[in-house]
Amino acid sequence: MISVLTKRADFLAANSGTRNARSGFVLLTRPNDGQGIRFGITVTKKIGNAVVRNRMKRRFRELLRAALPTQGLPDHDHVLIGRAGGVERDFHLMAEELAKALERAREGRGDPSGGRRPRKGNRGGSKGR
RNA sequence: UCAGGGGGCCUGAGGCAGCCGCGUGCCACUCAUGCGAAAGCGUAAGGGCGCGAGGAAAGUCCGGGCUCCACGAAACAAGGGUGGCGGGUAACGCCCGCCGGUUGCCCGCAAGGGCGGCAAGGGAAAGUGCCACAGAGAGCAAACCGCCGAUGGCCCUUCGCUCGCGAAGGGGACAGGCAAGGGUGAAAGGGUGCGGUAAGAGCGCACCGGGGGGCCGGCAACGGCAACCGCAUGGCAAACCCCACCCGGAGCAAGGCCGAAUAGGGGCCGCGCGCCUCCCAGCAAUGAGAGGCAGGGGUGUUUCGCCCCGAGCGGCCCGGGUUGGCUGCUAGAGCCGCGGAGCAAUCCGCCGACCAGAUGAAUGGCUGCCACCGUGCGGCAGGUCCCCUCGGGGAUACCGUGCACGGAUACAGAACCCGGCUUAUGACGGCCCCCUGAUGAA
RNA sequence: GACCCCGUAGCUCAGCCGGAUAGAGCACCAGAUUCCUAAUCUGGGGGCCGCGCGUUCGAAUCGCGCCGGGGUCA
Repeated sequence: MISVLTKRADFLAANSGTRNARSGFVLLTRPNDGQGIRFGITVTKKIGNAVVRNRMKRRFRELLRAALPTQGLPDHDHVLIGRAGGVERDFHLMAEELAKALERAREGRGDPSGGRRPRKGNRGGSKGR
């Protein structure tokens, strides 16, 4: 059974899971204690106006619909975060990238820094000492 | 009539097919499935059928519907808004028409007229306030340069003389007169011309402008006419303000129902706690129980009937908890077509169709073909031009056509629903108006 | 969905109501002081006042329409 994430708390919890970034999206995966395969999509206002955001979410849903039943991680939450190139990027290319990202997530490997990184524009680094 | 340019309005951004997929409404014939011996009764996961974003869905700038709250009606006050007149409308700050203003072009000697564009256009003789700098003077007008010096002094010359003065001429510019010209300014107390004067001035006259009253026309804004008034009082109200008119407040996160969770709390207010019989306790007041009547609620088309309650119920506020589901939720001041009224906005009548209801939020993904633009190649169905033995041959810049490649495909996503405004974008089309040129007709 | 506030120098803000000079602090530049720097003192530069249209003689200020940013309400 595939269901949709609707709670803000679930999205926040996914931030502590495995993170795999590709050029069109960022994939977060996290075990959810037997809730089945669930997915959610986050597209921020920075990406564009409502038409662009809705279009990106539709394409992501189409990608997940094709990939999750066969390649999805059982009893995990999958969260896709849209990035700037995700609207124009070729659909088949993104399908391959999603398959590879799911493969890495299945092996339990994420991006090198693992969890949350301090953002580049953060002023804390220069102020430290 | 054609071509080019400018402007406005309408339409509204791809189309078709195939495979997979999404939201929603309906459907039990077939398939699937539950009960049943069967007839049959269910179940919407699959399946079938239908529908599925916009002209701005946007900004949230106005006006309504709808819901709740408040309120005796209404008026006044406060606050806010609108502002030529008439019409349209459910209503509006919107739309249409007209009026006055202003501006461009054309006609005309001029006065004036025609066509088009633009604009938030009540009141400045109700009051208050402001008008910097410059300038003499900025709101009781004033007099710097300047003009004059007629009138009254003063000075000079000549003449007369009763030696006091008088007359004529001249000069300076003291008093005084003036506001035409210069200069300052955004603005200097009507404009042009002629007369007039010492110089001037509405001082007088003509025309233009202005004013209050009258007459005529118009529903009105307003316009026209003749006479009168020499003209006395600039601008700003998108400064305060005055006048006229309009507005109760909040908003679908309104409102209603259910569930979960927490508390099983506190305060205030309103309505009610009835009657009879039997039995028990008690000396009694009274209390507990059973039945009936009255009462309340539900079901229900009404009576009847059935069920429940029968001593508490309801409302508001505080405190605490929850951020789930259903409803409101889409058929409408709506849309298509035809006819009629009206200059128009718009209205009336008839006919037809049913046209989104999502909620981490439904329209997507892939493939092919056709459409738009450009480039290249092939004379290549056809046009066009040239030659010609009239069958054809050749050339193709251009109109096309076949193939290949490349490009473009806007602004933008309903969230209770309508009417507007504003802003963004406007491909291909369609209609209308204006200007210019050519041609033809009268 | 409903509503509120703010855009002025590189940064933080005055000035706006009540109209006519665009200002303050920090930062920057130059000079002085010091062996050098910091601090201090003196002087200086830097603004389409978010954008457009309008009212007015005159707009940062008044009116309207946009753009951008921030915030509140179950």
